[in-house]
Amino acid sequence: MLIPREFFARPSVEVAPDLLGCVLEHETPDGLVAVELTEVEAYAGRSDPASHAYRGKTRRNAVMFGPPGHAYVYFTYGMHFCVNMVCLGEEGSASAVLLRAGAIIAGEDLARARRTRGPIPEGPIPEGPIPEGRARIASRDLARGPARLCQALAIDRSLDGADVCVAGSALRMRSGAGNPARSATIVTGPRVGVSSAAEIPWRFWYEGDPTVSVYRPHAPRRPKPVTP
DNA sequence: ATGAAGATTGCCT
DNA sequence: GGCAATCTTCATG
Repeated sequence: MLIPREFFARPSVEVAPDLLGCVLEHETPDGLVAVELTEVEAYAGRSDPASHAYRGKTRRNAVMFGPPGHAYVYFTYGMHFCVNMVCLGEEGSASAVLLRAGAIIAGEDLARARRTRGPIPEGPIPEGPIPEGRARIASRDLARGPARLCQALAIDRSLDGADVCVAGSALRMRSGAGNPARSATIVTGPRVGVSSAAEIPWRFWYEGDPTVSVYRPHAPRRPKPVTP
């Protein structure tokens, strides 16, 4: 069933672990793709140096300052989209939960087509680590990472602000089927790739789940070489 | 106006 | 493990 808006009307640190196991669906003319969430990160907003909302409201992050239960989609690194669920802590706190990874539970073929450049190679899905690109992408890697998740679900800037709490919305969040194998083992750790407040354990994931992304500490890019 | 950094990913050695 | 791709956003002059 659809997640009620009150679910999101709490601090993001409380919402984040509860989102694990929930299912994000996106229905387009091409079909439906659904992802069961296995990894998320909480961002506290105005009080969180790692949050896009830390320095106040801008055009990009405006949705985070709005009502809970909406999607905050942003574009980064010149090529990737990431999606958050807007929550509500203190008034105007602009808190949100970044959806980092999940398992495809519907529309896997469509998700793979979106994640593959060119025609999809034939043959069985390989086991273990495999290269991306021309190779057939393993199921576990289809939404393993925030930008991959968006690519598999075809989430882009046009969905920034989308309400995920109304039936009939192309993008919606529903409660999971209740996978007993996963329900017991939620673990936490530091958030991935953040340059400040890196020690705060606001990343939540299912321990041992193969669809959880690999942890990487923040790595600043080397400066562009000067041209004399 | 300009430039640096970015809640990342995939390919290369 | 290193690094290029690619462009928007934000801070500064």
